[in-house]
Amino acid sequence: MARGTGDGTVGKALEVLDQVASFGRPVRFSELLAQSAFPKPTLYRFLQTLTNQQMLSYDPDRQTYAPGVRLVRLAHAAWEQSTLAPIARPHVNALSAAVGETVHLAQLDHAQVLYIDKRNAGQPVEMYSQAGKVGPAYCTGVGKVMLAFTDPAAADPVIAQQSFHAFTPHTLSTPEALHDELADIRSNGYGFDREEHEPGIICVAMPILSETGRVLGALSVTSTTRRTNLAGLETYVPILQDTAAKIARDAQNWSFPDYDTKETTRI
Amino acid sequence: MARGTGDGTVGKALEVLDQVASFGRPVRFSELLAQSAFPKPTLYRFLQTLTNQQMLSYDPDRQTYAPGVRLVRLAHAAWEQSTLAPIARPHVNALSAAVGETVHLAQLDHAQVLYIDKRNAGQPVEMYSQAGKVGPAYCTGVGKVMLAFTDPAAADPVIAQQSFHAFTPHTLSTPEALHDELADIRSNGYGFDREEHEPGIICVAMPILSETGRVLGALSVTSTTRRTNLAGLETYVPILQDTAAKIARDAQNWSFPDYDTKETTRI
DNA sequence: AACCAAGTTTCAAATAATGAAACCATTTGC
DNA sequence: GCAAATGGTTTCATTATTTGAAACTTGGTT
Repeated sequence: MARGTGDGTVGKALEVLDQVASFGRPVRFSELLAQSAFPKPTLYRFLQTLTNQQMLSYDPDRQTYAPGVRLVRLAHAAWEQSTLAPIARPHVNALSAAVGETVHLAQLDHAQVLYIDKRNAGQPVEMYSQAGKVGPAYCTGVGKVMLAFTDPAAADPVIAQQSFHAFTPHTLSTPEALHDELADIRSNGYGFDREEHEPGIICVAMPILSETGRVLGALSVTSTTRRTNLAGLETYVPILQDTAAKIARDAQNWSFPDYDTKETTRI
Repeated sequence: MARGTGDGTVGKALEVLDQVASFGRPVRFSELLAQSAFPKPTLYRFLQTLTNQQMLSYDPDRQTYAPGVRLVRLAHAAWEQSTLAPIARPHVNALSAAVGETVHLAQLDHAQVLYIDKRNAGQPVEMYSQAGKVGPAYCTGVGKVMLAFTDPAAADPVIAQQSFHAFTPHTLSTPEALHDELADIRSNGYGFDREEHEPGIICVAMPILSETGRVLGALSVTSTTRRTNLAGLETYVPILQDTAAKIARDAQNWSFPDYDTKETTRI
Protein backbone atom coordinates (compact mmCIF):
# COMPACT_ATOMS: atom_id res chain seq x y z
CA MET A 1 0.00 0.00 0.00
CA ALA A 2 3.01 2.24 -0.14
CA ARG A 3 5.45 2.18 -3.00
CA GLY A 4 5.16 2.98 -6.64
CA THR A 5 4.59 -0.53 -7.90
CA GLY A 6 1.81 -2.86 -6.90
CA ASP A 7 -0.91 -1.12 -8.83
CA GLY A 8 -0.96 -3.44 -11.76
CA THR A 9 -0.58 -2.25 -15.29
CA VAL A 10 -1.35 1.36 -14.54
CA GLY A 11 1.34 1.53 -11.88
CA LYS A 12 3.88 0.06 -14.25
CA ALA A 13 3.02 2.51 -16.98
CA LEU A 14 3.39 5.41 -14.60
CA GLU A 15 6.74 4.04 -13.52
CA VAL A 16 7.83 4.30 -17.12
CA LEU A 17 6.47 7.84 -17.29
CA ASP A 18 8.50 8.82 -14.24
CA GLN A 19 11.55 7.21 -15.72
CA VAL A 20 11.26 9.29 -18.87
CA ALA A 21 10.71 12.44 -16.83
CA SER A 22 13.70 11.70 -14.63
CA PHE A 23 16.10 11.97 -17.55
CA GLY A 24 15.45 15.67 -17.81
CA ARG A 25 15.93 15.51 -21.56
CA PRO A 26 14.43 13.66 -24.50
CA VAL A 27 15.53 10.06 -24.29
CA ARG A 28 15.84 7.11 -26.63
CA PHE A 29 14.27 3.72 -26.33
CA SER A 30 17.56 1.95 -25.77
CA GLU A 31 18.58 4.31 -23.00
CA LEU A 32 15.37 3.57 -21.19
CA LEU A 33 15.68 -0.13 -21.82
CA ALA A 34 19.19 -0.19 -20.36
CA GLN A 35 17.94 0.93 -16.96
CA SER A 36 14.46 -0.51 -17.07
CA ALA A 37 13.11 -3.41 -15.07
CA PHE A 38 10.85 -4.34 -17.98
CA PRO A 39 11.65 -6.57 -20.93
CA LYS A 40 11.99 -4.97 -24.32
CA PRO A 41 8.52 -5.49 -25.77
CA THR A 42 6.81 -4.54 -22.55
CA LEU A 43 8.68 -1.28 -22.28
CA TYR A 44 8.06 -0.66 -25.95
CA ARG A 45 4.31 -1.03 -25.60
CA PHE A 46 4.14 1.21 -22.55
CA LEU A 47 5.93 3.91 -24.47
CA GLN A 48 3.51 3.45 -27.36
CA THR A 49 0.51 3.66 -25.11
CA LEU A 50 1.76 6.70 -23.21
CA THR A 51 2.63 8.44 -26.45
CA ASN A 52 -0.79 7.68 -27.88
CA GLN A 53 -2.25 9.18 -24.76
CA GLN A 54 -0.15 12.33 -25.08
CA MET A 55 1.44 11.65 -21.75
CA LEU A 56 4.66 11.40 -23.71
CA SER A 57 5.68 13.12 -26.88
CA TYR A 58 7.77 11.35 -29.48
CA ASP A 59 10.19 13.05 -31.81
CA PRO A 60 10.40 10.80 -34.89
CA ASP A 61 13.53 12.51 -36.25
CA ARG A 62 15.57 11.94 -33.15
CA GLN A 63 13.60 8.93 -32.00
CA THR A 64 13.25 10.34 -28.54
CA TYR A 65 10.55 10.41 -25.91
CA ALA A 66 9.80 13.28 -23.54
CA PRO A 67 6.99 14.07 -21.12
CA GLY A 68 3.97 15.24 -23.10
CA VAL A 69 1.69 18.25 -23.16
CA ARG A 70 -1.27 16.45 -21.64
CA LEU A 71 0.65 16.65 -18.38
CA VAL A 72 0.81 20.42 -18.58
CA ARG A 73 -2.95 20.66 -18.82
CA LEU A 74 -3.57 18.12 -16.09
CA ALA A 75 -1.05 19.80 -13.83
CA HIS A 76 -2.84 23.09 -14.11
CA ALA A 77 -5.91 21.43 -12.67
CA ALA A 78 -3.78 19.79 -9.97
CA TRP A 79 -2.15 23.07 -9.10
CA GLU A 80 -5.47 24.81 -8.71
CA GLN A 81 -7.21 22.04 -6.82
CA SER A 82 -4.64 20.16 -4.79
CA THR A 83 -2.19 22.81 -3.70
CA LEU A 84 -2.23 25.86 -1.49
CA ALA A 85 -1.33 28.06 -4.44
CA PRO A 86 -4.76 29.41 -5.42
CA ILE A 87 -5.66 30.20 -1.83
CA ALA A 88 -2.28 31.72 -1.09
CA ARG A 89 -2.05 33.69 -4.29
CA PRO A 90 -3.38 37.09 -3.19
CA HIS A 91 -1.37 36.94 0.02
CA VAL A 92 1.80 35.94 -1.79
CA ASN A 93 1.24 38.84 -4.18
CA ALA A 94 0.89 41.26 -1.30
CA LEU A 95 3.97 39.87 0.41
CA SER A 96 5.97 40.08 -2.78
CA ALA A 97 4.95 43.69 -3.37
CA ALA A 98 5.81 44.60 0.22
CA VAL A 99 9.25 43.03 0.44
CA GLY A 100 10.47 43.45 -3.13
CA GLU A 101 12.46 40.22 -2.96
CA THR A 102 11.96 36.77 -4.42
CA VAL A 103 9.16 34.92 -2.62
CA HIS A 104 8.55 31.17 -2.71
CA LEU A 105 5.58 29.08 -1.69
CA ALA A 106 6.31 25.39 -1.16
CA GLN A 107 4.79 22.16 0.05
CA LEU A 108 6.41 18.93 1.18
CA ASP A 109 6.05 16.09 -1.29
CA HIS A 110 7.54 12.77 -0.31
CA ALA A 111 10.92 13.69 1.07
CA GLN A 112 11.33 16.71 -1.15
CA VAL A 113 10.34 20.31 -1.29
CA LEU A 114 7.92 21.06 -4.11
CA TYR A 115 7.80 24.70 -5.12
CA ILE A 116 4.25 25.56 -6.03
CA ASP A 117 4.51 29.28 -6.59
CA LYS A 118 7.07 32.01 -6.90
CA ARG A 119 7.33 35.75 -7.31
CA ASN A 120 10.47 37.26 -8.66
CA ALA A 121 12.19 40.22 -7.11
CA GLY A 122 12.60 43.31 -9.27
CA GLN A 123 12.94 42.30 -12.89
CA PRO A 124 16.28 40.88 -13.84
CA VAL A 125 16.53 38.08 -11.29
CA GLU A 126 16.33 35.11 -13.59
CA MET A 127 17.08 32.61 -10.92
CA TYR A 128 16.10 29.58 -12.88
CA SER A 129 13.11 28.23 -11.07
CA GLN A 130 9.48 27.47 -11.67
CA ALA A 131 6.44 26.07 -9.99
CA GLY A 132 6.72 22.29 -10.14
CA LYS A 133 10.41 22.23 -9.45
CA VAL A 134 11.58 20.10 -6.57
CA GLY A 135 14.45 20.71 -4.19
CA PRO A 136 16.08 19.09 -1.18
CA ALA A 137 14.34 19.41 2.19
CA TYR A 138 17.38 19.36 4.49
CA CYS A 139 19.13 22.41 3.09
CA THR A 140 16.45 24.86 2.06
CA GLY A 141 14.65 27.30 4.31
CA VAL A 142 11.19 26.08 3.39
CA GLY A 143 12.24 22.44 3.69
CA LYS A 144 13.65 22.85 7.18
CA VAL A 145 10.70 24.78 8.61
CA MET A 146 8.26 22.23 7.22
CA LEU A 147 10.25 19.35 8.71
CA ALA A 148 10.59 21.19 12.02
CA PHE A 149 6.84 21.42 12.50
CA THR A 150 5.98 18.00 11.15
CA ASP A 151 5.07 15.31 13.67
CA PRO A 152 8.30 13.38 14.44
CA ALA A 153 6.65 10.09 13.55
CA ALA A 154 6.21 11.41 10.02
CA ALA A 155 9.33 13.57 9.87
CA ASP A 156 11.92 11.03 10.99
CA PRO A 157 11.54 8.67 8.04
CA VAL A 158 11.72 11.68 5.75
CA ILE A 159 14.90 12.91 7.44
CA ALA A 160 16.36 9.44 7.07
CA GLN A 161 15.84 9.68 3.31
CA GLN A 162 17.78 12.90 2.87
CA SER A 163 21.04 12.66 0.98
CA PHE A 164 22.90 15.20 3.11
CA HIS A 165 25.03 16.09 0.16
CA ALA A 166 27.19 19.09 1.07
CA PHE A 167 26.26 21.62 -1.60
CA THR A 168 28.26 24.33 0.17
CA PRO A 169 30.51 24.57 3.24
CA HIS A 170 27.45 25.66 5.21
CA THR A 171 25.23 22.69 4.36
CA LEU A 172 24.09 20.70 7.38
CA SER A 173 25.43 17.34 6.38
CA THR A 174 24.42 15.00 9.18
CA PRO A 175 21.04 14.01 10.59
CA GLU A 176 22.27 15.19 14.01
CA ALA A 177 23.09 18.68 12.80
CA LEU A 178 19.71 18.82 11.13
CA HIS A 179 17.90 17.67 14.28
CA ASP A 180 19.57 20.43 16.29
CA GLU A 181 18.65 22.99 13.68
CA LEU A 182 15.03 21.79 13.63
CA ALA A 183 14.82 22.19 17.41
CA ASP A 184 16.06 25.78 17.06
CA ILE A 185 13.50 26.43 14.36
CA ARG A 186 10.73 25.03 16.54
CA SER A 187 11.61 27.35 19.39
CA ASN A 188 11.96 30.40 17.11
CA GLY A 189 8.97 29.70 14.95
CA TYR A 190 10.89 30.32 11.73
CA GLY A 191 14.16 29.44 10.04
CA PHE A 192 16.94 30.57 7.73
CA ASP A 193 18.88 29.22 4.84
CA ARG A 194 22.44 30.32 5.58
CA GLU A 195 23.93 29.68 2.13
CA GLU A 196 23.31 25.99 2.71
CA HIS A 197 22.22 25.15 -0.80
CA GLU A 198 23.97 27.72 -2.93
CA PRO A 199 26.76 30.15 -2.06
CA GLY A 200 25.56 33.71 -1.72
CA ILE A 201 21.89 32.79 -1.50
CA ILE A 202 20.14 33.25 1.83
CA CYS A 203 16.53 33.17 2.91
CA VAL A 204 14.14 33.41 5.79
CA ALA A 205 11.32 30.88 5.87
CA MET A 206 8.05 30.58 7.75
CA PRO A 207 5.83 27.53 8.09
CA ILE A 208 2.14 27.74 7.25
CA LEU A 209 0.35 25.87 10.03
CA SER A 210 -3.31 24.94 10.32
CA GLU A 211 -5.25 25.63 13.51
CA THR A 212 -4.48 22.12 14.64
CA GLY A 213 -0.77 22.64 14.00
CA ARG A 214 -0.54 20.59 10.85
CA VAL A 215 2.00 21.79 8.28
CA LEU A 216 0.22 23.08 5.21
CA GLY A 217 3.27 24.51 3.47
CA ALA A 218 5.90 27.20 3.83
CA LEU A 219 6.81 30.65 2.63
CA SER A 220 10.22 32.14 2.13
CA VAL A 221 11.85 35.41 1.19
CA THR A 222 15.10 34.88 -0.63
CA SER A 223 17.95 37.27 -1.29
CA THR A 224 21.70 37.36 -1.76
CA THR A 225 24.55 38.08 0.61
CA ARG A 226 25.50 40.96 -1.66
CA ARG A 227 22.19 42.66 -1.08
CA THR A 228 21.47 41.92 2.56
CA ASN A 229 22.23 39.59 5.47
CA LEU A 230 20.35 37.40 7.92
CA ALA A 231 19.53 40.32 10.19
CA GLY A 232 18.09 42.15 7.21
CA LEU A 233 15.95 39.18 6.27
CA GLU A 234 14.79 38.83 9.86
CA THR A 235 12.95 42.15 9.56
CA TYR A 236 10.53 40.31 7.25
CA VAL A 237 9.49 37.91 9.99
CA PRO A 238 6.40 39.88 11.10
CA ILE A 239 5.01 40.20 7.60
CA LEU A 240 5.80 36.55 6.91
CA GLN A 241 3.99 35.54 10.08
CA ASP A 242 1.05 37.65 9.10
CA THR A 243 0.96 36.26 5.57
CA ALA A 244 1.24 32.66 6.75
CA ALA A 245 -1.58 33.23 9.23
CA LYS A 246 -3.82 34.67 6.56
CA ILE A 247 -3.15 31.79 4.21
CA ALA A 248 -3.85 29.27 6.98
CA ARG A 249 -7.08 31.05 7.85
CA ASP A 250 -8.27 31.04 4.24
CA ALA A 251 -7.27 27.43 3.79
CA GLN A 252 -9.30 26.53 6.85
CA ASN A 253 -12.48 28.47 6.22
CA TRP A 254 -12.60 28.11 2.64
CA SER A 255 -11.04 24.83 1.74
CA PHE A 256 -11.98 24.14 -0.87
CA PRO A 257 -13.65 26.89 -2.81
CA ASP A 258 -16.70 26.26 -4.91
CA TYR A 259 -15.40 27.75 -8.06
CA ASP A 260 -18.13 29.48 -9.94
CA THR A 261 -15.82 29.86 -12.87
CA LYS A 262 -17.58 28.50 -15.86
CA GLU A 263 -14.93 27.02 -18.12
CA THR A 264 -12.96 29.23 -20.41
CA THR A 265 -12.24 32.28 -18.38
CA ARG A 266 -10.24 34.78 -20.29
CA ILE A 267 -6.64 33.73 -20.71
CA MET B 1 -4.73 5.12 -33.40
CA ALA B 2 -6.40 8.38 -32.57
CA ARG B 3 -8.82 8.83 -29.70
CA GLY B 4 -8.46 8.55 -25.99
CA THR B 5 -9.58 4.97 -25.56
CA GLY B 6 -8.15 1.92 -27.21
CA ASP B 7 -5.02 1.76 -25.13
CA GLY B 8 -6.11 -0.92 -22.75
CA THR B 9 -6.13 -0.48 -19.03
CA VAL B 10 -3.78 2.48 -19.02
CA GLY B 11 -5.96 4.40 -21.45
CA LYS B 12 -9.02 3.78 -19.33
CA ALA B 13 -7.28 4.92 -16.17
CA LEU B 14 -6.17 8.12 -17.86
CA GLU B 15 -9.72 8.68 -19.03
CA VAL B 16 -10.76 8.63 -15.39
CA LEU B 17 -7.96 11.03 -14.55
CA ASP B 18 -9.16 13.46 -17.20
CA GLN B 19 -12.68 13.15 -15.93
CA VAL B 20 -11.64 14.12 -12.43
CA ALA B 21 -9.60 17.04 -13.76
CA SER B 22 -12.48 18.23 -15.90
CA PHE B 23 -14.64 18.92 -12.87
CA GLY B 24 -12.40 21.76 -11.86
CA ARG B 25 -13.09 21.02 -8.21
CA PRO B 26 -12.76 18.09 -5.81
CA VAL B 27 -15.36 15.52 -6.74
CA ARG B 28 -17.08 12.61 -5.07
CA PHE B 29 -17.21 9.02 -6.20
CA SER B 30 -20.92 9.11 -6.90
CA GLU B 31 -20.63 12.24 -9.06
CA LEU B 32 -18.01 10.54 -11.16
CA LEU B 33 -19.99 7.34 -11.33
CA ALA B 34 -23.07 9.19 -12.57
CA GLN B 35 -21.30 10.34 -15.70
CA SER B 36 -18.84 7.52 -16.12
CA ALA B 37 -18.85 4.85 -18.78
CA PHE B 38 -17.40 2.39 -16.28
CA PRO B 39 -19.29 0.17 -13.84
CA LYS B 40 -19.05 0.96 -10.17
CA PRO B 41 -16.27 -1.40 -9.05
CA THR B 42 -14.15 -0.64 -12.10
CA LEU B 43 -14.32 3.10 -11.54
CA TYR B 44 -13.68 2.52 -7.87
CA ARG B 45 -10.50 0.58 -8.50
CA PHE B 46 -9.17 3.09 -10.98
CA LEU B 47 -9.63 5.82 -8.42
CA GLN B 48 -7.84 3.71 -5.85
CA THR B 49 -4.96 3.00 -8.15
CA LEU B 50 -4.59 6.60 -9.26
CA THR B 51 -4.73 7.81 -5.68
CA ASN B 52 -2.12 5.28 -4.65
CA GLN B 53 0.02 6.59 -7.44
CA GLN B 54 -0.42 10.21 -6.33
CA MET B 55 -1.97 11.07 -9.64
CA LEU B 56 -5.07 11.90 -7.62
CA SER B 57 -5.33 13.14 -4.10
CA TYR B 58 -8.13 11.98 -1.84
CA ASP B 59 -9.62 14.04 0.96
CA PRO B 60 -10.99 11.52 3.46
CA ASP B 61 -13.05 14.14 5.34
CA ARG B 62 -14.97 15.23 2.32
CA GLN B 63 -14.54 11.98 0.43
CA THR B 64 -13.41 13.80 -2.67
CA TYR B 65 -10.85 13.21 -5.36
CA ALA B 66 -8.76 15.88 -7.09
CA PRO B 67 -5.77 15.82 -9.45
CA GLY B 68 -2.67 15.04 -7.42
CA VAL B 69 0.72 16.58 -6.83
CA ARG B 70 2.61 14.02 -8.85
CA LEU B 71 1.17 15.76 -11.88
CA VAL B 72 2.74 19.04 -10.86
CA ARG B 73 6.18 17.47 -10.78
CA LEU B 74 5.70 15.60 -14.02
CA ALA B 75 4.36 18.69 -15.73
CA HIS B 76 7.43 20.65 -14.84
CA ALA B 77 9.47 18.13 -16.76
CA ALA B 78 6.99 18.28 -19.64
CA TRP B 79 7.08 22.04 -19.69
CA GLU B 80 10.85 22.10 -19.86
CA GLN B 81 11.25 19.34 -22.41
CA SER B 82 8.22 19.35 -24.65
CA THR B 83 7.31 22.98 -25.02
CA LEU B 84 8.85 26.06 -26.51
CA ALA B 85 8.91 27.73 -23.12
CA PRO B 86 12.50 27.12 -22.04
CA ILE B 87 13.87 28.18 -25.43
CA ALA B 88 11.61 31.19 -25.64
CA ARG B 89 12.13 32.31 -22.11
CA PRO B 90 14.94 34.87 -22.49
CA HIS B 91 13.25 36.34 -25.56
CA VAL B 92 9.89 36.55 -23.81
CA ASN B 93 11.59 38.28 -20.89
CA ALA B 94 13.16 40.82 -23.20
CA LEU B 95 9.88 41.41 -25.01
CA SER B 96 8.04 41.83 -21.75
CA ALA B 97 10.57 44.33 -20.45
CA ALA B 98 10.43 46.30 -23.71
CA VAL B 99 6.66 46.57 -24.08
CA GLY B 100 5.57 46.69 -20.43
CA GLU B 101 2.32 44.88 -21.19
CA THR B 102 1.12 41.35 -20.54
CA VAL B 103 2.85 38.87 -22.84
CA HIS B 104 1.66 35.34 -23.61
CA LEU B 105 3.39 32.39 -25.19
CA ALA B 106 1.09 29.66 -26.48
CA GLN B 107 1.01 26.45 -28.43
CA LEU B 108 -1.85 24.65 -30.14
CA ASP B 109 -2.95 21.50 -28.39
CA HIS B 110 -5.74 19.53 -29.98
CA ALA B 111 -8.25 22.17 -30.91
CA GLN B 112 -7.37 24.47 -28.09
CA VAL B 113 -4.83 27.09 -27.22
CA LEU B 114 -2.49 26.02 -24.45
CA TYR B 115 -0.78 28.89 -22.69
CA ILE B 116 2.72 27.80 -21.80
CA ASP B 117 4.16 31.02 -20.44
CA LYS B 118 3.12 34.47 -19.42
CA ARG B 119 4.59 37.73 -18.20
CA ASN B 120 2.42 40.18 -16.38
CA ALA B 121 2.33 43.87 -17.17
CA GLY B 122 3.23 46.26 -14.36
CA GLN B 123 2.20 44.84 -11.05
CA PRO B 124 -1.48 44.91 -10.33
CA VAL B 125 -2.82 43.16 -13.40
CA GLU B 126 -4.07 39.99 -11.81
CA MET B 127 -5.76 38.72 -14.89
CA TYR B 128 -6.35 35.23 -13.66
CA SER B 129 -4.21 33.10 -15.90
CA GLN B 130 -1.38 30.65 -15.65
CA ALA B 131 0.80 28.41 -17.71
CA GLY B 132 -1.17 25.23 -18.38
CA LYS B 133 -4.47 27.01 -18.85
CA VAL B 134 -6.31 26.34 -22.06
CA GLY B 135 -8.45 28.70 -24.09
CA PRO B 136 -10.47 28.70 -27.29
CA ALA B 137 -8.60 28.91 -30.60
CA TYR B 138 -11.20 30.77 -32.69
CA CYS B 139 -11.42 33.90 -30.58
CA THR B 140 -7.98 34.55 -29.18
CA GLY B 141 -5.15 36.31 -30.94
CA VAL B 142 -2.70 33.48 -30.50
CA GLY B 143 -5.26 30.90 -31.52
CA LYS B 144 -6.15 32.64 -34.74
CA VAL B 145 -2.58 33.26 -35.89
CA MET B 146 -1.66 29.65 -35.22
CA LEU B 147 -4.66 28.41 -37.18
CA ALA B 148 -3.94 30.84 -39.99
CA PHE B 149 -0.48 29.44 -40.60
CA THR B 150 -1.36 25.79 -40.09
CA ASP B 151 -1.66 23.61 -43.17
CA PRO B 152 -5.36 23.60 -44.15
CA ALA B 153 -5.47 19.81 -44.11
CA ALA B 154 -4.66 19.99 -40.41
CA ALA B 155 -6.44 23.24 -39.62
CA ASP B 156 -9.84 22.49 -41.12
CA PRO B 157 -10.74 19.64 -38.78
CA VAL B 158 -9.64 21.84 -35.88
CA ILE B 159 -11.81 24.70 -37.09
CA ALA B 160 -14.71 22.30 -37.39
CA GLN B 161 -14.35 21.45 -33.72
CA GLN B 162 -14.62 25.03 -32.47
CA SER B 163 -17.71 25.91 -30.52
CA PHE B 164 -18.09 29.42 -31.94
CA HIS B 165 -19.71 30.53 -28.75
CA ALA B 166 -20.20 34.31 -28.87
CA PHE B 167 -18.35 35.48 -25.77
CA THR B 168 -18.79 39.12 -26.81
CA PRO B 169 -20.54 41.01 -29.63
CA HIS B 170 -17.20 40.98 -31.49
CA THR B 171 -16.65 37.23 -31.40
CA LEU B 172 -16.39 35.64 -34.83
CA SER B 173 -19.17 33.14 -34.54
CA THR B 174 -19.20 31.27 -37.81
CA PRO B 175 -16.59 29.17 -39.61
CA GLU B 176 -16.96 31.50 -42.62
CA ALA B 177 -16.15 34.61 -40.63
CA LEU B 178 -13.18 32.82 -39.15
CA HIS B 179 -11.93 31.67 -42.57
CA ASP B 180 -12.02 35.25 -43.84
CA GLU B 181 -10.18 36.46 -40.77
CA LEU B 182 -7.53 33.76 -41.20
CA ALA B 183 -6.96 34.83 -44.80
CA ASP B 184 -6.43 38.41 -43.62
CA ILE B 185 -4.00 37.21 -40.98
CA ARG B 186 -2.06 35.21 -43.56
CA SER B 187 -1.63 38.24 -45.79
CA ASN B 188 -0.65 40.53 -42.90
CA GLY B 189 1.56 38.07 -41.10
CA TYR B 190 -0.03 38.81 -37.73
CA GLY B 191 -3.43 39.18 -36.08
CA PHE B 192 -5.50 40.93 -33.44
CA ASP B 193 -7.99 40.04 -30.82
CA ARG B 194 -10.62 42.77 -31.11
CA GLU B 195 -12.41 42.15 -27.82
CA GLU B 196 -13.50 38.81 -29.20
CA HIS B 197 -13.14 36.84 -26.03
CA GLU B 198 -13.61 39.40 -23.30
CA PRO B 199 -14.91 42.95 -23.47
CA GLY B 200 -12.20 45.55 -23.10
CA ILE B 201 -9.35 43.11 -23.69
CA ILE B 202 -7.42 43.43 -26.94
CA CYS B 203 -4.19 41.93 -28.21
CA VAL B 204 -1.81 41.67 -31.10
CA ALA B 205 -0.48 38.21 -31.87
CA MET B 206 2.41 36.85 -33.93
CA PRO B 207 3.00 33.28 -35.05
CA ILE B 208 6.32 31.60 -34.38
CA LEU B 209 7.19 29.78 -37.59
CA SER B 210 10.02 27.36 -38.29
CA GLU B 211 12.24 27.75 -41.36
CA THR B 212 10.00 25.32 -43.17
CA GLY B 213 6.91 27.32 -42.24
CA ARG B 214 5.60 24.98 -39.60
CA VAL B 215 3.76 26.63 -36.69
CA LEU B 216 5.76 26.25 -33.50
CA GLY B 217 3.62 28.52 -31.35
CA ALA B 218 2.55 32.12 -30.98
CA LEU B 219 3.27 35.25 -29.00
CA SER B 220 0.89 37.99 -28.01
CA VAL B 221 0.90 41.35 -26.31
CA THR B 222 -2.33 42.00 -24.46
CA SER B 223 -3.79 45.21 -23.16
CA THR B 224 -7.10 46.91 -22.47
CA THR B 225 -9.17 49.37 -24.49
CA ARG B 226 -8.82 51.79 -21.60
CA ARG B 227 -5.08 51.87 -21.99
CA THR B 228 -4.58 51.66 -25.73
CA ASN B 229 -6.18 50.64 -29.02
CA LEU B 230 -5.38 48.42 -31.99
CA ALA B 231 -3.19 51.06 -33.62
CA GLY B 232 -1.25 51.33 -30.39
CA LEU B 233 -0.75 47.58 -30.23
CA GLU B 234 0.32 47.52 -33.86
CA THR B 235 3.45 49.45 -32.95
CA TYR B 236 4.63 46.28 -31.23
CA VAL B 237 4.59 44.32 -34.49
CA PRO B 238 8.29 44.84 -35.29
CA ILE B 239 9.50 43.72 -31.88
CA LEU B 240 7.07 40.79 -31.96
CA GLN B 241 8.40 39.77 -35.37
CA ASP B 242 11.92 40.04 -34.11
CA THR B 243 11.18 38.03 -30.98
CA ALA B 244 9.34 35.32 -32.90
CA ALA B 245 12.23 35.04 -35.34
CA LYS B 246 14.74 34.67 -32.54
CA ILE B 247 12.69 31.99 -30.84
CA ALA B 248 12.30 30.11 -34.12
CA ARG B 249 16.03 30.35 -34.76
CA ASP B 250 16.88 29.02 -31.32
CA ALA B 251 14.33 26.25 -31.61
CA GLN B 252 15.87 25.22 -34.89
CA ASN B 253 19.55 25.28 -34.03
CA TRP B 254 19.32 24.13 -30.63
CA SER B 255 16.41 21.81 -30.37
CA PHE B 256 16.81 20.18 -28.06
CA PRO B 257 19.50 21.30 -25.71
CA ASP B 258 21.77 18.85 -23.98
CA TYR B 259 21.14 20.06 -20.50
CA ASP B 260 24.27 19.86 -18.44
CA THR B 261 22.22 20.62 -15.37
CA LYS B 262 23.00 18.01 -12.82
CA GLU B 263 19.84 17.51 -10.78
CA THR B 264 19.01 19.81 -7.94
CA THR B 265 19.76 23.25 -9.26
CA ARG B 266 19.01 25.91 -6.73
CA ILE B 267 15.33 26.58 -6.30
C1' DA C 1 -35.43 -0.08 14.57
C1' DA C 2 -35.97 -0.34 9.92
C1' DC C 3 -34.53 2.02 5.84
C1' DC C 4 -31.71 4.05 2.44
C1' DA C 5 -27.79 5.75 0.00
C1' DA C 6 -22.99 5.63 -0.69
C1' DG C 7 -19.07 3.19 -0.72
C1' DT C 8 -16.46 -1.44 -0.62
C1' DT C 9 -15.46 -6.41 -1.31
C1' DT C 10 -16.03 -11.09 -3.57
C1' DC C 11 -15.09 -14.32 -7.15
C1' DA C 12 -15.67 -16.95 -11.49
C1' DA C 13 -15.54 -15.55 -16.35
C1' DA C 14 -13.60 -12.63 -19.83
C1' DT C 15 -9.88 -10.04 -21.31
C1' DA C 16 -5.65 -8.01 -21.63
C1' DA C 17 -0.72 -8.12 -20.59
C1' DT C 18 3.44 -10.70 -21.07
C1' DG C 19 8.08 -11.81 -23.06
C1' DA C 20 10.95 -15.38 -25.70
C1' DA C 21 11.93 -15.53 -30.05
C1' DA C 22 11.87 -14.05 -34.58
C1' DC C 23 11.98 -10.27 -37.67
C1' DC C 24 13.11 -5.87 -40.02
C1' DA C 25 15.85 -1.73 -40.98
C1' DT C 26 19.67 1.06 -40.37
C1' DT C 27 24.16 1.89 -39.30
C1' DT C 28 29.07 0.28 -38.59
C1' DG C 29 33.19 -2.33 -39.50
C1' DC C 30 36.18 -4.56 -42.69
C1' DG D 1 30.29 -3.61 -51.20
C1' DC D 2 29.19 -7.11 -48.11
C1' DA D 3 28.71 -8.94 -43.41
C1' DA D 4 27.72 -8.18 -38.85
C1' DA D 5 25.83 -5.66 -35.37
C1' DT D 6 22.86 -2.54 -33.26
C1' DG D 7 18.39 -0.62 -32.35
C1' DG D 8 13.71 -1.00 -32.99
C1' DT D 9 9.24 -3.64 -34.01
C1' DT D 10 6.04 -7.69 -34.43
C1' DT D 11 4.22 -12.40 -33.37
C1' DC D 12 1.72 -15.55 -30.59
C1' DA D 13 0.94 -19.11 -27.13
C1' DT D 14 1.03 -18.62 -22.14
C1' DT D 15 -0.05 -16.29 -18.00
C1' DA D 16 -1.77 -12.90 -15.11
C1' DT D 17 -4.91 -9.14 -14.61
C1' DT D 18 -8.93 -6.91 -15.18
C1' DT D 19 -13.82 -7.15 -15.08
C1' DG D 20 -18.58 -6.46 -13.14
C1' DA D 21 -22.93 -8.65 -11.25
C1' DA D 22 -24.07 -9.39 -6.96
C1' DA D 23 -23.52 -9.35 -2.21
C1' DC D 24 -22.06 -6.78 1.67
C1' DT D 25 -20.80 -3.01 4.95
C1' DT D 26 -21.07 1.55 6.78
C1' DG D 27 -23.09 5.71 8.22
C1' DG D 28 -26.68 8.57 8.15
C1' DT D 29 -31.97 9.43 8.22
C1' DT D 30 -36.85 9.02 9.26
